[in-house]
Amino acid sequence: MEKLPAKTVERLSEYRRTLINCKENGKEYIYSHELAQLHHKTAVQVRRDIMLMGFSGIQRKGYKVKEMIDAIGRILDCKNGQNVGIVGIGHLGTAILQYFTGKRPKLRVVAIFDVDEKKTGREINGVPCYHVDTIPEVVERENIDLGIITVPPKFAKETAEGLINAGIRGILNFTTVPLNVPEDVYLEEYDMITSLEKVAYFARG
Amino acid sequence: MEKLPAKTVERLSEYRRTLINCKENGKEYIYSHELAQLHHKTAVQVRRDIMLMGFSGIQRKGYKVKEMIDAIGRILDCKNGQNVGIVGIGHLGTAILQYFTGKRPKLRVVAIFDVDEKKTGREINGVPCYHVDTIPEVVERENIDLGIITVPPKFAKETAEGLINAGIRGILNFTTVPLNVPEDVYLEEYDMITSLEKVAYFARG
DNA sequence: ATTAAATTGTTAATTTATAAACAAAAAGAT
DNA sequence: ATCTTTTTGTTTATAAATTAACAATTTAAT
Repeated sequence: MEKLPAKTVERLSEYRRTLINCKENGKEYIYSHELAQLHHKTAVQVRRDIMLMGFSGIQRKGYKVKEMIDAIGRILDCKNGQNVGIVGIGHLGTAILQYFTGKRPKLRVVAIFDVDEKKTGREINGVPCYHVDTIPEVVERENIDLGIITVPPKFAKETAEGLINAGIRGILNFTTVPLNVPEDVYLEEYDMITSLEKVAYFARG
Repeated sequence: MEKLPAKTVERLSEYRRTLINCKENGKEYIYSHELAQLHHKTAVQVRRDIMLMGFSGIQRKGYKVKEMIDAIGRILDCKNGQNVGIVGIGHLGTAILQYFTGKRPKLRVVAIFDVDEKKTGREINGVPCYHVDTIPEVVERENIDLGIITVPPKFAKETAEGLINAGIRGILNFTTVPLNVPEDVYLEEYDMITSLEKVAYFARG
């Protein structure tokens, strides 16, 4: 199927988070303007996103929360799920791991990699921790599709190469080093310094 | 002065990171296409960003690395610097704190807030940790401009309100809860689940 | 000296993303 | 039963971001 625009995908992910919350609070229907307000978006944009994913609401009643969660799932989730590995289990890696635990059943963190032998060979938050040298075997054996890189900057490049050679399909890079990946690997990068510098810039007169 | 587009600001922050690296490696000049390649951008875009910030290169020689770092500094940095407080010093907060230490002299993390009394009342990474109840006084006293929120979701809203009432100017929100802020407070939100879901979506066929 | 190649700076064109506009349908009010 | 209001769904318009095009300048080569 044709891919949706990246911005729409981001927003669908955000909407789902909120919708799950609504469902837990017993809310059955939601209007586009309600969802919009919860996300600092316009109602039109919400409706457009929903239209783009091929879902429909009920006029004057809004969107059925439960059904919409499922509809977003059909877009964002892989039928059999995707396996994720985290490389570098310092504070950031641990934060991400905790964050994910039990939240997205279709995105399973199945392996952690580190160089520190105090960490390898045991489980962290219920996920086995391997030495980074074993990335090739483990990625293959555990069918890992996606890698999250939270290693120190100087190891970023070799970590990415290791993952790519092992056959990973997507990388989320949290290091400060921009990576190069082949065309068939999807790369997303995030740097918190940039985020904070942006806040700093716009927060002043 | 007129504000630059948000996307340009983001890229300038990224360029600076790379330029600092170049400088440390003794590189004196850089071409737009070199900088572009390091960031998966086009050379035109790099030149355009540089133009927008009012900096100039030398034809056939490129941009003087040192001067460009200073030029970006004149855009991104506040003359007297800005003070930052981190609320919630779990793994994520600690990761951010470590990340910043010594990196951006104009963005000083001067206070940490938490509810855990095992953490408050002492220094973490050289930064004093206070109880969240003292946000009003400490923000005022330490002249804190920017707040980073890394508390558990259920405390996100009240944390933001506390910071806003204390007079904060910008917020970087890492919780999964979208916040509402008044017009004169700049808000930036980041959710790693969304990032990973985006990678998962685009990493498959 | 002239020409060729490389690179910046800027304007114009294109593409993408957002917002506005409005028809259609449903619910409720009179 | 008719009218009004509300809300979705979709098209059209606007705005923002990116890319393309190209003039101007510098360096080097012949």
